Amino acid sequence: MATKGIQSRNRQEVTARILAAAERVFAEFGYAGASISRIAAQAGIPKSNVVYYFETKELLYRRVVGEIFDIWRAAADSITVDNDPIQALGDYIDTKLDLARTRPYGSKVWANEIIQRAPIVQDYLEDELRSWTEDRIVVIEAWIARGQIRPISARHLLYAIWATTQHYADFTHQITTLNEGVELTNRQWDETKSAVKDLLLRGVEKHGGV
Amino acid sequence: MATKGIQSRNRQEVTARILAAAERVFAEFGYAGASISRIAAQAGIPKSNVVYYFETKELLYRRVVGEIFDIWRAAADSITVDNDPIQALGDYIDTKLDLARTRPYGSKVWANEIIQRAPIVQDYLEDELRSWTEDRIVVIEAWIARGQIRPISARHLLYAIWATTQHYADFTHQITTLNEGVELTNRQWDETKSAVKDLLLRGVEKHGGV
DNA sequence: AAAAATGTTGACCGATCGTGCAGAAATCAT
DNA sequence: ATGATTTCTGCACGATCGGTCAACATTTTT
Repeated sequence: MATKGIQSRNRQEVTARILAAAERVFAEFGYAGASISRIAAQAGIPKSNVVYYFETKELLYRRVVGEIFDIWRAAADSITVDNDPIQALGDYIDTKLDLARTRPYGSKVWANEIIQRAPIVQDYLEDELRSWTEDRIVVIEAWIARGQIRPISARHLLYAIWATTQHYADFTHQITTLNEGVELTNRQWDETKSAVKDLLLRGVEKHGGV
Repeated sequence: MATKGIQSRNRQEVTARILAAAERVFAEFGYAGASISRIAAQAGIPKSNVVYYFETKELLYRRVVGEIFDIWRAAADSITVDNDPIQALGDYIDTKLDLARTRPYGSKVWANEIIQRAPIVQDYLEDELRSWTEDRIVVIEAWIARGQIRPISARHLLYAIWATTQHYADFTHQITTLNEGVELTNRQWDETKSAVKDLLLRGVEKHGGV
């Protein structure tokens, strides 16, 4: 038989396509609603082949969640004591909004998992997310102690940034519907970045005038 | 046979219990993962009885979504041109955070539905949510035209309020985990309200000083 | 009290689910 | 070229799903 067109030849390529298909299907149908056969169809391969590479649905799901978690963690690299607070937080918001646009499915998978009380990835929360969050809170509070920003609640500032940026990924469909049914343009995404930074960081700046 | 203990006698009581059980189960397992038998078990009645009152899973689901939508809509009653902007928006945030605490399951059902591109309630979005949103934007822009608040983006302000307040409902599990595994106390909920209003409304106030 | 209407329930159906498994096909090692 | 290893796939399984239905219980109407 001739080479099968779409079908790729090596392990890495196939697993990558399965992971991409799984991220999308898990996002659009939830964990329970995402059947292996639907993921396989999305990837263009038989169901059994998905199982061959990932063994179980749960293991495949954990790989998808782990990927998006790592990406988000890297997005906060700018939040360190030595960077300028407004610049660093602004970069963080920009990066997360870029991710909301380019990787919306991963954000949705994460949201689904947390909404359902993290039945699969609770260990992620308790190990990695907890210490990661505490580290960032320490940085923000150091900024406050130095008098670089207003004494806001570091924790709630982080939550507000997460909530707002991820909203543009998780609720894309609602936002599109309220945008007369068409996806946001490049210009509108730029306006979104400006508006979010304006709204969230004006409460943080020390000398924010009118 | 003697009366069956938990089992109630009239239509209204049974349907109310089914709706409450369904809201919870739909939130915790998603639409696909929420089986009728699990909803029935949560309500303490046989599966067939759920079907008797609501006919299909989809019709039951629409009733649940419709309920939470009506509640949210009522929460924005304070947003009118004649009210003080900061007071009105602050009340809206307070009310939505109260709802995040008292009706978290409804918020989660809504989030799940939008994440999955509103396969069931798209008509809600296009009919009711769209006009409702435009009305509120008109009010906020009237405040700006009158010079009562800074010229921020009304639309993105609404989105930020939605995102942040609903985050405390949808991501309760994550917030609890980051709170050493214990639910927020009354005091912490009060702090949340203050922090959210401080962060979001300082960017709105016209004469927000340091 | 008889009849009608309403409420309740367990048994059952076809479809789909996740997964195990045997064997075919392809690739690699010698 | 031949055997070993890896990759790929169709089939079968027990379980669970949403929904139907007929029988039974209760309440309401006459």
